[in-house]
Amino acid sequence: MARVRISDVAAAAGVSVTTVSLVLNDAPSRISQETRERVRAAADAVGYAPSSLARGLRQQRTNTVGLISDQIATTPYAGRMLAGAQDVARRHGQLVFLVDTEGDADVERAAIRALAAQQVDATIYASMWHRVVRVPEGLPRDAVFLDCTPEVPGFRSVVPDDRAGGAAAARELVGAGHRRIAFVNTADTVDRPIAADLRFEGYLSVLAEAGVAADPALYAEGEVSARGGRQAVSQLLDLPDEQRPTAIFCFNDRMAAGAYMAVRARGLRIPEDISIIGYDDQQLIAAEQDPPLTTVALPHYEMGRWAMEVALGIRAGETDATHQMECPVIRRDSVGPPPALVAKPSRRRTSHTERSHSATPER
Amino acid sequence: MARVRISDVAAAAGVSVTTVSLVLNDAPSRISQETRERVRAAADAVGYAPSSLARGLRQQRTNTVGLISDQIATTPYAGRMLAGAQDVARRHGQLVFLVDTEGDADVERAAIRALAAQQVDATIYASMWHRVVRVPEGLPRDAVFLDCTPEVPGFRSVVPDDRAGGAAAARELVGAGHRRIAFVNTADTVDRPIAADLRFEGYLSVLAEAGVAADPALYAEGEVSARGGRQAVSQLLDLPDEQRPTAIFCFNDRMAAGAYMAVRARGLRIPEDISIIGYDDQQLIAAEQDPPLTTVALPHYEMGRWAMEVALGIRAGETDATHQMECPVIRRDSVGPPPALVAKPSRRRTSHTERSHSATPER
DNA sequence: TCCAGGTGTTAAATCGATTTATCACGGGGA
DNA sequence: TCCCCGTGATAAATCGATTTAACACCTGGA
Repeated sequence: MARVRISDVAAAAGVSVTTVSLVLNDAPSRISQETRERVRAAADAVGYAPSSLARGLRQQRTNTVGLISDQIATTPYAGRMLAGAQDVARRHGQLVFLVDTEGDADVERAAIRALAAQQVDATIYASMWHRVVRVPEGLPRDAVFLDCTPEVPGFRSVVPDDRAGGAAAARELVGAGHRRIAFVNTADTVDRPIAADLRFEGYLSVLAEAGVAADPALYAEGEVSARGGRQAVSQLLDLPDEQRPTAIFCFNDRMAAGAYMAVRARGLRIPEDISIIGYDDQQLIAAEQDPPLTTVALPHYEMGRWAMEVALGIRAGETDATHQMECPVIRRDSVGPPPALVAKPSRRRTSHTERSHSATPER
Repeated sequence: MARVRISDVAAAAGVSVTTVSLVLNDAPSRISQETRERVRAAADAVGYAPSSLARGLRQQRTNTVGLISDQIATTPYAGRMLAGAQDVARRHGQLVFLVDTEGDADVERAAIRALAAQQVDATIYASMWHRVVRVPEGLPRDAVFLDCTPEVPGFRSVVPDDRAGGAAAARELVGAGHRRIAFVNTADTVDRPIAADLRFEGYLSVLAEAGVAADPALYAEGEVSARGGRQAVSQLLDLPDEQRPTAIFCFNDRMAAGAYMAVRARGLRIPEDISIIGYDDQQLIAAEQDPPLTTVALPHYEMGRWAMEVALGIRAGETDATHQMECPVIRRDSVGPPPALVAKPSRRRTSHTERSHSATPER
């Protein structure tokens, strides 16, 4: 069965194609009510669906968005970003072209050309982790950067507020009464994530604000993995008792999982002996630890939404600035008061088992 | 700057648009070599890129593929599927429309209509986990099902061979010398994954083939999560010594992570006292366990490739059958010989630390 | 009777390519 | 000289919509 064209509808309704077009698009015109109904009836009698191609060609507007990303598909993080962007697009009748460049510059160039050839109405350039990216040549000036900051200014972008997130995590620990709070950072030096420094800065600012001196001995680095976290935390636990941290803020959940291992290996308990907080809120890690890991969530879904809304011109206000998005603390069971404050009445802590196991962020 | 049209190239080269079109598309014609070069030079002098819209309209061929999925973006699994599909598409000059329906039937219908309006050349319908799906009305007959089996026959589809995968896992344990091998399954009853039964069948077949009687006591179920796995495995470990399993095959890696917890809680060691094998090869779980988890990989990337290749008509042979794809065992360090076989020479096993930590599937 | 003005509808141009059918020209054979 | 044929290039139709400008008809007032 061949495609149903607008002329078929016109024939069925006994009118011209102009009339059909005007009616179906609710264009301002003087078509009588009776004719309108006849056209509409004919249209769905023959099962008419206008060709987006033809319409796009004529209108120079395609209702499609291009989403270019370095590895969005291969990382567990960024699916949520995609989902957020997708969601907004769908609600506004847009279809999205997804291109995964796998970080290859040639592929990237080709993708940009292909999307231009398709005359996408908007372009989003996404990274799977927060970093500074070179602006690929040929990228439209109105492209929106998602989870990355363009090297040159003048573009709109949305990134997580990792500094505030780092502060929030530290505040969580300070608030629980901790004073000796270690920071376990990534040792990555090439292509180092901005987040590494930002989270650390946030942590430092909260320590300062709480009047706690930052102890260089309470800083450790490791490779971003459970093993790296384990090694780094092992070092920290080797410190003499009075210097040993009572809480550890890990760069991310993978390293936090390693922290669990190191802590367990010493026969210490979480959070009774040591509190741990992670970052990223990776469901498969954080929620599945024993006890479930308190962590800071990256607002991937929200960033995806934001980027698409800006790209489609729905958020009129935000023009060209970089938007920073809040990273909420997800409270689970790995943070408690430091042992000193609890040890006194020997066995009197309220049970920790009944805390929230859900991953719902607080607002 | 307005779009560069083919007529601009024609003007620049001093020829007709027909000539330009024929030259740039390498169409069989009698254009002289000299003219060809002139046209090509003019084309990239003015920076011409043909409009995919116009070309698509004329040719009734768009070089785009629609990929509809229930939640592909929100699950960590399926990113690899997307990557595989994407990869093939890119290599063949196709652009892919990604639509995430979030399982909503209305959204699905709308997506199918929108993709039809865009005149996509091919359609892939993907699920994030292996199951039987209802065929949405309006889906083109030549659509390819990815990681799911359509309720009605006549469609092409690709799924993991979970039966063979289950067998491979069991064989891994039998091969290591185990005889008391437990199976920890999902307790899911609503919308139960086909994989649950298939993996179990595979396991049973290997037991039979090895002459080992299946012991109903060695079957347990739980919710699909670390907690569920932990509870189920705890039960198994409660069995009297001579009946207790020496190896446990878990429905997936999340449950296997729970198994680790249960085993550790008893003060037992992996794999010295108990071997564990998982399924899915979720990097964030399997590779990060201590010791790293031996598991069976779902060939998501390969399935994605296959689906796209079939959709684009690159794989001519495979016409309408369901294709089952091999699930390779990923050997890490959680499987060893049963304690009885090892205990004798007290301390003589070769170190397990130097085994492959890489996730490369063997071929 | 003629024209102005309003109402309902449509013919034709357009978007930017591809593709079919045709044209112009020159050389060689009868 | 005339015709045929091969070579090189192009005019025009087409894909399926939207949109502009115009047409036909009717009513009422001068």
